[in-house]
Amino acid sequence: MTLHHDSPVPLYVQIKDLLQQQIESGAYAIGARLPSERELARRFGVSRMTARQALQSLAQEGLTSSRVGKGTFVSPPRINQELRTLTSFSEDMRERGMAPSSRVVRAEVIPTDREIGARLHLAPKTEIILLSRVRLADGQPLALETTHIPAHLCAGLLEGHDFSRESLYEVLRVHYGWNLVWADQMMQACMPSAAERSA
Amino acid sequence: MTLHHDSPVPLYVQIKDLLQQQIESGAYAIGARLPSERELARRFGVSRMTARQALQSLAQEGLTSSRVGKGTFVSPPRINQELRTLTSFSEDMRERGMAPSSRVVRAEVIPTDREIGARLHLAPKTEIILLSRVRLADGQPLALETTHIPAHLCAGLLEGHDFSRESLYEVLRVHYGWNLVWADQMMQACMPSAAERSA
DNA sequence: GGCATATAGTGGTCCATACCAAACTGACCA
DNA sequence: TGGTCAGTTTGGTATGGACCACTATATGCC
Repeated sequence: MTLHHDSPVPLYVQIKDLLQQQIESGAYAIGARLPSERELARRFGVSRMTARQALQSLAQEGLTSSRVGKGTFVSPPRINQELRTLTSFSEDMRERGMAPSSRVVRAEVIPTDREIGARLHLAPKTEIILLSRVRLADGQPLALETTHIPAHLCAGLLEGHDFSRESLYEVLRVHYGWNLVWADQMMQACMPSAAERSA
Repeated sequence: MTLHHDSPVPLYVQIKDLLQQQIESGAYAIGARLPSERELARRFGVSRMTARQALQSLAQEGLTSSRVGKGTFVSPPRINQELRTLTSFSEDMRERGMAPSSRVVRAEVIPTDREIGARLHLAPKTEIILLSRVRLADGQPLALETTHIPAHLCAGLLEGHDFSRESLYEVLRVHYGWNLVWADQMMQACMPSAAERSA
């Protein structure tokens, strides 16, 4: 819980890494409130600006968000707007009575980059499944959907499934026991809390 | 050149907006050095931390980059890695002797969002052309390529062209007089310097 | 009970100051 | 000429203090 003042790693980075690690481990659940800037400063024996810098770098990576008068809270791991706008595309399509289909553009297991890893609250280099599909309505390509899923949560997902025909969420539900309502909630379901993991 | 201390807009935002405006107008060319933190602080009569915060927010949007001992410099307007990785896809494809083709997913004129606008050094809400295509090799979809071009630089681009058959860069070269070598340089060519604009 | 008021806590902004390492400048000397 | 060494400038880090607007809670009054 103490910092290394003689380390070449800046103090605010040490604090940020520590908080990020606690978020990733589930010590701070989604929506939970982190210690306030002043509390962190007191706890680590640094100035408020240093503690603030740590929280700011977390917020910059999308891990947290802050509100004046309330505090800093762990953000739900949301994938970029891309996915969200595309699920609304699917909504529109269904409402218009069009026949939805898909075309797999990319499907592979890769290590997370910093961006995606931070958004999903995963340690760097964690393997994820990348599934990228073109969405078509009545054969007309409408959008590209890119989905990132931590590999350890759905091992072997890419083998034995044709995602140009099968629904990703249907496969996850049937073969992996996930019950999902909305696509953009899937990323949260992919990141179990500490309680779920120990269960 | 003076700031409004009584404005609800924070001082560092005022300075940041002013610098951004000067970058977009070409007053600071690409690669040019911005005033140092201490110089800005002196010039605007603020503390160095405030001036620093302005420069940091610029860097955060990708407009500038800083190096210790040297200064802060205007970054070349680069589009996200997406485009770069995809052009390398095309490279790979050609080397393997595959037949490249395209399928237009999206093609429209939209106002820039904050992200893209900042990367291209454009004022907010500037209209850009969004062209999104699926790249195919021997009929196999390989990647999605999304291109953003300031609309005023290629007016009417989307009318009368079938980009599932025509090469975007070929059209830009023939119809708009641009001579491009590499795709990932196009974005720089789309952003003329002040000298080119007055010419 | 219901409502206004005081109080404390929070993030956001801003200040003045200080030290550090990297990078450049220029004077100096071999 | 060519290299060394001190001094300057630069962004990066860190301190400690201050005020603001917003939020929630507790207090007191009607």
